[in-house]
Amino acid sequence: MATARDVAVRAGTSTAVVSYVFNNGPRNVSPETREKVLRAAAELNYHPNALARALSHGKTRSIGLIVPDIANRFFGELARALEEAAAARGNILLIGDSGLNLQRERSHVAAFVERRVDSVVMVSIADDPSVAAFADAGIPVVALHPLAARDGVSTISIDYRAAAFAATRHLIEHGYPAIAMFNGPGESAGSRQHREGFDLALSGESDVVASIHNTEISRAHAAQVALDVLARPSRPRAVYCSTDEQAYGVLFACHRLGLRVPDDVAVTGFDGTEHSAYSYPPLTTIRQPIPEIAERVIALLTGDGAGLPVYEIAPFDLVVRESCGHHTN
Amino acid sequence: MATARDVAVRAGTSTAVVSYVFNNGPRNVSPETREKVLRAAAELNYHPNALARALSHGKTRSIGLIVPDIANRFFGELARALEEAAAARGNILLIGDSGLNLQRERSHVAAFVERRVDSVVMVSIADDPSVAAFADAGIPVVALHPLAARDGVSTISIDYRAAAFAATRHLIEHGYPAIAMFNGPGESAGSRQHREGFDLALSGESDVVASIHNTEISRAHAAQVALDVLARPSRPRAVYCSTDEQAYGVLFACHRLGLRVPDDVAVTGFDGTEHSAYSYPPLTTIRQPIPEIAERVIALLTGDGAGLPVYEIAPFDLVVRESCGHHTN
DNA sequence: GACGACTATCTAAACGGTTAGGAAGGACGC
DNA sequence: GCGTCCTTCCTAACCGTTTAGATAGTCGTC
Repeated sequence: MATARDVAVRAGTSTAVVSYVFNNGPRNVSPETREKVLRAAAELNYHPNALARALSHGKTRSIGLIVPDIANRFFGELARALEEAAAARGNILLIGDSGLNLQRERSHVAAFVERRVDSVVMVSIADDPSVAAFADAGIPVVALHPLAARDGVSTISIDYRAAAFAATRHLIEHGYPAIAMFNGPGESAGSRQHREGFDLALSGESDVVASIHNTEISRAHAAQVALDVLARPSRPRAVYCSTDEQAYGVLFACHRLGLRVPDDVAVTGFDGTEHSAYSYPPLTTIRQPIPEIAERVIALLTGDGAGLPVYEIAPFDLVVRESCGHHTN
Repeated sequence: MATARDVAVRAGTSTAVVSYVFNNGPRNVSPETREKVLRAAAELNYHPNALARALSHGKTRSIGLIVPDIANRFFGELARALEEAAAARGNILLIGDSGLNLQRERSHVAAFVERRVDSVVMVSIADDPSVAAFADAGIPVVALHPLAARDGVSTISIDYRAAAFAATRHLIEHGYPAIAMFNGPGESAGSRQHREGFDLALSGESDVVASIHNTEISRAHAAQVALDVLARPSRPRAVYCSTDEQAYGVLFACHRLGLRVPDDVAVTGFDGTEHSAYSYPPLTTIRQPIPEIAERVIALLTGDGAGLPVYEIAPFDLVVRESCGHHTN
């Protein structure tokens, strides 16, 4: 692998000039010399070593991403959007899949710190995210999920509470007498906000029966729980799910049990990835503006003001499709 | 951010000793000195700079991954498995989403070369992958898709031709008189192999009507094409899809058109991600052994023999579920 | 023709680690 | 008492860049 020194020797100059050419500065290089350098570099197949560069001027142009499950469509769309926004600014994305495991999350945090990522985007399930380690290292972090305490950590996310409220109200307005909630594991601030929105929507609706079920954020586990819950005689007439994945699991259970959706059971999801339009039946859901959030996060982190904490609320949409009992043409 | 020098000063030693302590070698350190170093490091919150380390001994402990679409469940599961295998060996994964765009793919290749990733795992749609650039840079690559010409590039994948054959034969054995193929874009070696397997399975079956439809690997586009194809009076009785995503698009179209699956139209998918068990109806598909492939790739790339090209064929399963017309209990 | 202003380039010191070479000191054998 | 061997540690070169400081050459000016 050719180095700047090799190029310099072949072009009959110094490494400084090679650097000036490849960075367009900070000093001028005469057109002839530039030409010689570029030719030599091409002949040697020279690619500047980004590590050395980073070591020298302190920016790695890399951004860490920590998500609970990269195979989950929501995080997949998020990663895709983040990657694109990062690449557009010459940055690459390092991924860390925590698998909902706090230990793995921590080890990714350590790996990112050692690799000196310029900043980190993180979606943690834990309420106490390992964010402190980044703060100690002076690495800016933006969390895309609600945090229990802000603690100076930047946050960009939709208002989960308001969104849960909107979806639940929508079900209530259909007149369903019994509504179940399939919430996440429940220890996180996110689950808490889902719960708050759900409860708030039901407050004062004394004739609506509510039940809460905590499941993992996976199709498989939600399906398993739903197969139980929906087989009971007292089964709910509608189900609010805190993620689309759980909703798909509930849909699966309905089909398996011979229950029609929405005629026997209405279902709403949450996240609104592209796939929610293609389920059977198409899913009513809360759509998060993933591309906009991703763009905003990366702009923030690669911009100047990456230091100061920011708390932003992104807008959401209630996307009404057939799974909730609405007629769509 | 503390450096080894800071730690050395505080511990009253030299940077060499700090290095010996953190690497357990290559020289001995007395227990007392080691203790002093560790204490000083803890007090200063020292994290060795992986860039400097990499620069010094030439290994970045990072692996690049290039996929067409990280939000696609198949690539998501793949990335997850690769990330886990890589992390288990102290490596991190850099992701590059090419979005089926050759230009973006090339720019990721360049970024990976400059960052001196130790190796690359790549799934390209292009037949001429930008693999040559890695070869020039002396970076080992493993392609997880079929290549037109091997050209010394390592490959690990299932036998697409054989798998396509198996799935198609399965449909034929149901006695369906008209079978459609939803293949990928068609320029790639992968699509070609799907096609070959499909054709081979049908050769000699003169009373079966076959038709070929090329779509993008997306639910949306496959659905759009299927809405057209399945609305025709001469609609196929069964559909072989070259990816699960396309199969989901076909299922969507069936539901939209009021066609029952499998009674009116049978459908098979390809890839066999976990979600294929949860569609309506559950999808008959070819399951690729993603975890095993990922483990094997990473073992290969982080092992010693990362140099020599390897051509491995992984086993696949035909997973029979309801979408193809089989009765499952 | 000496002087300042400017340009193009080179030299060398960082950046933060790793590691070979050598020095200092103690244990041991003779 | 001296050479030998070991252990422990330090010094300094190196990895491949960036960039400030120094230098040399050109030009215009008075």
